[in-house]
Amino acid sequence: MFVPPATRSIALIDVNNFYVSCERVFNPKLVGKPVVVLSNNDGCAVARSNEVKALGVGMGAPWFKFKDLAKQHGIIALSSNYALYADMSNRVMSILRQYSPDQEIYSIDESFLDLTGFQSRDLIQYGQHMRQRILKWTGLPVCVGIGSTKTLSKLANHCAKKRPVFNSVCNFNTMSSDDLDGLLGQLDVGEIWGVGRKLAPRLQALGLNTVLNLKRASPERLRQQFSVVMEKTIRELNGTVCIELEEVPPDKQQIMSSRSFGQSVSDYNSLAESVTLYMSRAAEKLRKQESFSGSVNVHIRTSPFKPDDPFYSNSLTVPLPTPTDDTRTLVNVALWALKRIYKPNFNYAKAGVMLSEIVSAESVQTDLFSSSQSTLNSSDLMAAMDSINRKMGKDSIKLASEGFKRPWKMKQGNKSNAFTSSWDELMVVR
DNA sequence: ATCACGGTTTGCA
DNA sequence: CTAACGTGCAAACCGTGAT
Repeated sequence: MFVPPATRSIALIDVNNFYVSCERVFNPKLVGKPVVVLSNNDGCAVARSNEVKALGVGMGAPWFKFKDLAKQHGIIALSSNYALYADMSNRVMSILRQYSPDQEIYSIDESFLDLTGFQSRDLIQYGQHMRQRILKWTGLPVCVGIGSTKTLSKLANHCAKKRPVFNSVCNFNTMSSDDLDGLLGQLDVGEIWGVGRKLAPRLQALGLNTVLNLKRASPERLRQQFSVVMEKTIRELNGTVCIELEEVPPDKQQIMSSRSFGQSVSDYNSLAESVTLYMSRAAEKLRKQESFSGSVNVHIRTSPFKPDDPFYSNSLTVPLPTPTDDTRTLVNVALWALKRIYKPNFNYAKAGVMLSEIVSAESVQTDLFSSSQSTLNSSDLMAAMDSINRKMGKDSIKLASEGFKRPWKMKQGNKSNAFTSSWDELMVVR
C-alpha cells in the first residue's frame, strides 16, 4: 500500500550577528553601539551589529576601506576571538540538542533540528521556548525558521530575522499555501540557500526574480541550464526533501590550513616557518579524525591587491608513497615542495598547505603493522604531542622549525579575552 | 565519443 | 608601522590527453 510521505518539520536555528553577540555577552557596554568583528589579520568585517549594517558596511568589507566611516560614527572594531566563539557555540548546540535527538550542526552558529516527531506540539511555541532558554543560559539571541525541507527552513529563518511580524520564529508549515506563496513572491531569488552572487543574476536574466518564480520553474529544464543542485533546490522549495540531515559529519576529504601574513615576507626561512606551523595544525586535524593523508599541497602567493607589486602565485602537490599522519614526515614533504616553488625577491602575503587523498586509519592498518617498528613509535609520539598540547595549551610542544620570532604572525589589534576558556584572561580588567 | 585527471570556479558560513 | 582585502571546506565545472 502506498503511504504518502508525511510533511517534515525541519528547523534552522541561527544566532543573530553571532560574533558580535558573543562579544556583547562579556562586554555589555557594546550593546546598542555599532560593533564589527574583523576577520583574521584584522582584514575584513565578518560580523556586524545591526547598527553597523544600517551604516551600509557590507559583509566582507575590507577594514581599511571603512575605517574613516568607522571613526565618524564611533564604530567599535574587534579582532576575532575564535576560542571564545567556539566555546559559546558549544553551549548553544548542546542546549538545542535537548529539543530534538536529530541535530545537524551546520556551522559555528547554525543548527538544523528535525522536529517531525514533535508535530503534536505548537512548534512556534516550541521555537520560542528555545529562544528564551538560549538567551537566558548564554545571553545570545537566536531566530528559528521551520519548513518541510532544509532549503525552506533556511528561508523561514530569513523571514524570522527580517520580518518583525514573526517575532523571531517563523513556521512555513502552519501557513496556508496562498499565504506562503504570497510571502515567497516578495523574497528575492538571491535569498535562497545555494543561490549566490553568480547564480542570482543568471536566474534574473531568465525572469526568475523571486523565490516564488523559481519554485514554479521546471526542475527538468533548469537542470539542463544549470546543474543537479538547482534541480534539488527547486524540488526542496516545493516541499520534497532532497537534502537530508547529516547528523554525523563525514570525515573531511581534504584538510587545509592557510593564513595571510601580518607583514609580507620575502625570505625562504620565514615562509618555511609558516608552512611548518600550518602543517602542524593540518596534521592535528587529520589525526583528530583518525585519518592518514596520501598527498601534500603547498601554495604561496603575493598580494593580488597590489597592482604595482610583481605578482607571483604557485602551488605544488606531492603524492606520498605511503599515507601518513606524522607531522614530521608531512612537514618534510611540505618544505621540499616549498623549495621547488619558492622564488626570491617577491613580497609574499600568504602561504598554506592542503592534505588530500585522505583515508581512514583503519584502511591503512595492514600497512601499519607490516611496516617497521618505527612507524608505530611515530604514532605514539604524535599521540603524546596531541595530548600534551590539549592539556597544557596549544604550542606547549612544537617543532623548532615553526620558529619563535614569527615576523609574519597575523595582526590582531583589538582582541577580547578568552573569558570562557582561560582563567587568566577572565581576571584581566581592561 | 567517453573517461579519468587535475586545476579552476562557485557557493557557503 | 602610515599601508592595509579571511579561512576552509565540497562539489560542479572545464580543458586536456588517452583510449
